[in-house]
Amino acid sequence: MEFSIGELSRRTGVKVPTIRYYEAAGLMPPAPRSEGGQRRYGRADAERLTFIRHARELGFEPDAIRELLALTAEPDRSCSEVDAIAVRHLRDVERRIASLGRLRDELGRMIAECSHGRVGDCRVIETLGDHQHCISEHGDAREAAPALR
Amino acid sequence: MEFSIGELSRRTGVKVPTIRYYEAAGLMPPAPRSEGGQRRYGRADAERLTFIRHARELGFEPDAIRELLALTAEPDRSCSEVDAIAVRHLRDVERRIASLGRLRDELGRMIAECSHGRVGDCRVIETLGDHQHCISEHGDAREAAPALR
DNA sequence: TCTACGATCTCTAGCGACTAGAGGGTCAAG
DNA sequence: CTTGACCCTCTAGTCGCTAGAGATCGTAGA
Repeated sequence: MEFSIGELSRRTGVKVPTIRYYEAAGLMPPAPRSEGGQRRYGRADAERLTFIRHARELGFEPDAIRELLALTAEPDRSCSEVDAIAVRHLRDVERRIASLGRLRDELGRMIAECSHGRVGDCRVIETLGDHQHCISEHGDAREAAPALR
Repeated sequence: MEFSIGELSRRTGVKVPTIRYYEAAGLMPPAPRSEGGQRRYGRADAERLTFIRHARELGFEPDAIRELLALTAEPDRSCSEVDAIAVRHLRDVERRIASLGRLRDELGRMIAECSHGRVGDCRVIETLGDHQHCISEHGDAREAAPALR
């Protein structure tokens, strides 16, 4: 019924150090320990960790996951807050898609204009160095750029 | 003709500490110094920094920017390498858009299925906790997720 | 019961691309 | 020559992990 952190890792696909990190970050509760001080887990932990992993895969941030987990603990509450978190995240993803779309268009245009000659005449290089050049519509590119990864 | 780091910052829109960071990171050359040890810049530096900023806004990574800058220094070379870097980056952006698109669909479905009742019955919560659940088509979601920010 | 070996423990440090602050020195206008 | 805005270096922090060192634990075979 009880199992080790390695077994939990195998069951959920989350790496061992990451599980410990989640505990330190407050996403997972502090695990009870064996006599020798090793963490012991049960079925509920595996479920919680799976929940966390899926939420991460869907791009939810730890803060949002913490909220979702807190809400999960109160099954009788209205799920409108859950909904709100998910919708907020959806909007965020949509914004990112739009921003990347503008990027793609700009890159495409840049590449299309290249005459495949010398570097000195390259439109790609020219566009990048252009002082006038700006892709953002609302000045969000400067914020968005580091986040594009 | 020569100006300070603050002036360079004003001209390019790149923050002062970031300029120093770029120098340390090898994107900007070590700036010549005044008698008192302060960095002095010229027009070429402003252009290079503008180039870097635009490339960053377009999501090019420092490594790619370094390559592009190295190529810019040899105007007589064929710009096919420049092209290759840009195309590679475009593909990357397209992959990211596709991945985010799947995410958006999944989130949308999740939210649509929610009956707006109790947390205990919430499909959003259920979906996240589901062991079977998996959004990736080629197992790339696990890699992509942390990079989505 | 002993031993061997893999698994686990904590702690520290590193990644990338900056950002923020401390504590001090420099520049240029008045 | 003073003032105050600017600049310097250095260290440390951010986030979400990941990687190692060195020590301890758990368990299966002899």
